[in-house]
Amino acid sequence: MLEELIEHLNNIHPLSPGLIKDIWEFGQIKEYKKDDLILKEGGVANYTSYVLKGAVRSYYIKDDEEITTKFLQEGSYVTSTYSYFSRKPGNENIIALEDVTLASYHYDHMQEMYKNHLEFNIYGRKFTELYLYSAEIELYNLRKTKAEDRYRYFVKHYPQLMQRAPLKHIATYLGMSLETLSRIRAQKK
Amino acid sequence: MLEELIEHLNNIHPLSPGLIKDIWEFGQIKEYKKDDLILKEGGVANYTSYVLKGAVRSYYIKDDEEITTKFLQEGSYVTSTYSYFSRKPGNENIIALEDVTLASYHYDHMQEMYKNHLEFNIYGRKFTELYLYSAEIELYNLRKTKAEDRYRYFVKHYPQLMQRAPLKHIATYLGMSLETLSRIRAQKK
DNA sequence: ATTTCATTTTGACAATTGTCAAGTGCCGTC
DNA sequence: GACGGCACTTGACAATTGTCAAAATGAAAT
Repeated sequence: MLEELIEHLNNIHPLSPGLIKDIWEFGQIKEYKKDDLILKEGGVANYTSYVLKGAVRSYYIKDDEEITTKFLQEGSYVTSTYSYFSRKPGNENIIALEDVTLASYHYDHMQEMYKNHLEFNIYGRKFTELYLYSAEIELYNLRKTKAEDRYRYFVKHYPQLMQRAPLKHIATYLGMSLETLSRIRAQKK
Repeated sequence: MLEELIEHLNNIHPLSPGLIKDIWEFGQIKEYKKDDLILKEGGVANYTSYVLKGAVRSYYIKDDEEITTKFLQEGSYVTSTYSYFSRKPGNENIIALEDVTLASYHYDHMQEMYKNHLEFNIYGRKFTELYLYSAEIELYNLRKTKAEDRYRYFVKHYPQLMQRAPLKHIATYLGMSLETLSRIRAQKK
């Protein structure tokens, strides 16, 4: 199953045989059922995972409410940025939006690869650049005040997620209440 | 003046002599007066710069209004993420908040360093990880709805910026109107 | 088919924030 | 020292969004 990940990496930069070997060796295929918790708040995120199949959602609790911060689908990398990089417990939860298959790499193995194959840092850098860029777009969107604008952007760019995720999670992701989202949808006819 | 940058990098990971040489060779010291435009929208961001002295602000125009997206001070790296990484013209402006001194590196030189000194990717990766993490915190903050909460966070974490930046820019950065910000400040007595 | 439970919609109202307009205070220039 | 310009504040009102409660819809289980 790791062939897909290897091809994905190879598209960024040709992989050396030694690196391919480690990617095979260190990769763990993990399967989760819908609604399984992949990471629980208070724990340290020890893995970065490539999503082979399915989709996940990450969220934190604020005033007894789940605030969704990310949706990640096939071909994305998942972890809790803060906890994974800082090696400390975080307040982020990651949960399976549907049945999910991940290719997971332990933090220690990642560091080993960064150290033993310097070129592996190229992938790390490029992917992080990409995610940084996405985060900035989201920031841009959250600052444009109107709830409707944010909804429009979401529908246009993540139409699949409208099917895969319940509205209540999309609402908190977009920084609005479930009712507001519902009303925006109603008036769009 | 580049000694400071070199030390900054050296703290992340020991620099090799060859890399130090390139950092000296490729670095351009640039000075801007307060309110000078460092990057203008519609242009391609060709440089990543380390802020040696002063502070900058980055913003875009929406409905004839400047929406501030970032404040960067001494010890930070500045560029327009989208334009720099994609090599395309962007809609971001970067302006000197006060007199500024930058150590700037051209995109092509950066790529050369990434290629010729594979370990340079470690710095690229780690800094990008750090900025990604910061972006996620900001996203978290923008999603917590109350304007007052966002203001509180800002005051607590960037007290210097309250002095360095005019309120109108802090307001758009925090996703609220100037008047709302002014009122929140008034009632905090 | 019926019950049960979660999801989504709708309504009435309140809280938050934005908009427009006017006013105050401060600083630099002539 | 008077003037203009900018930053910030304040007031009145309007628009947007949130909250609470109830109804409608839908999907899974018996």
